[in-house]
Amino acid sequence: MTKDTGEQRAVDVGRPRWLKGDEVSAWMSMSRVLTLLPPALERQLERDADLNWMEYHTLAMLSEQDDHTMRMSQLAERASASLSRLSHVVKRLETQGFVRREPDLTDGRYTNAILTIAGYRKLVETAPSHVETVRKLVFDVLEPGEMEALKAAFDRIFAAVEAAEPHR
Amino acid sequence: MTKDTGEQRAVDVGRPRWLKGDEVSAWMSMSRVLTLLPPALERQLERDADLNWMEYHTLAMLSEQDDHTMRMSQLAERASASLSRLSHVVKRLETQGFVRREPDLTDGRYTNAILTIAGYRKLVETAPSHVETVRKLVFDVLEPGEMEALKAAFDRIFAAVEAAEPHR
DNA sequence: TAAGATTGACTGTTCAATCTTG
DNA sequence: CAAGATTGAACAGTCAATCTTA
Repeated sequence: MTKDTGEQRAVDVGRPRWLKGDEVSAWMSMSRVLTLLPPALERQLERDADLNWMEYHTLAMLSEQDDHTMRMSQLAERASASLSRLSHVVKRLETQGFVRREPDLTDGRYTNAILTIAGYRKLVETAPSHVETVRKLVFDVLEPGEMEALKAAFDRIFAAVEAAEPHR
Repeated sequence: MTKDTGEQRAVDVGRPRWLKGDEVSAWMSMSRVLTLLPPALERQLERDADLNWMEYHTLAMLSEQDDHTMRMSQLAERASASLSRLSHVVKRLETQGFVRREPDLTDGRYTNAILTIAGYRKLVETAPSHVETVRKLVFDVLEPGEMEALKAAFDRIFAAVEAAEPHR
């Protein structure tokens, strides 16, 4: 059905033409990874630490600050997440005792998220197995020089996404 | 806080060491794209066609079959989705009239999903703008030769993910 | 009034239980 | 009993409203 007859018609000719052959197969490889890799990382985190990707990264980002503190809006920006999403995430982390929130003393509009001792311990416990997973699934299978090439391509893709959606 | 003093301690030394410097930055670029690209594609589909990624691909996969038919389990396999998820997706597509389901006559355990005329029209309508988006966000920003390199790397990452999680 | 932040309703995915066919 | 498929409850993320501080 809907075989290409070689003729030209305006619309509805055969199956919709996606991309050129090599593009199709590259896109299939890419979207398979986009579909499978994040859930695989999530499952490892949930299984080993009962944290999801965003929760883990929230702890990680806080731990990178000298005072283990960041404003909600900063955190959202860096995590490429909406403030709403981050607010839900931090609320969950707060009820687990890993983070606490307090208004910024210098400007009450800001809320600071602060990593607790328990949160820091949790992260230190969790990080090694997660890093190991990332290594195993990604870095171990890259060939020399590939990492730099991938990074460059990803940075351009990121820029294109940002350009297409000015302000999330 | 938690500065590296140069000393060796068993645990809890400084911030958890992720990966080496260049790996960290490559991973940040990569995870940013993993985080942002799929939602960006979803938003384009939802906005322009009121379909999500999985719904769109279900229609697309069916359209690639000569008889516009596939078994649920086949469809799930190819979409890298669970049968449960696919079942929910197809139910939605069915209530919209884009797909219909019927038991396989040769073996009643299988269910066939069949693209309707309306579903095919929907796909034909939807595909061009989606392809355009994929082009703009991905292929347009890749440099010559990069596509092949990316594909090769992604195929290896995919294999690693599959190997790590034998049977989803 | 604008920017930061929170909330609640809604939607899609997951997981475990269940049903059905061979 | 196993494989294919479906279902419903639980849960995370999104979106639009709302609240607060300056």
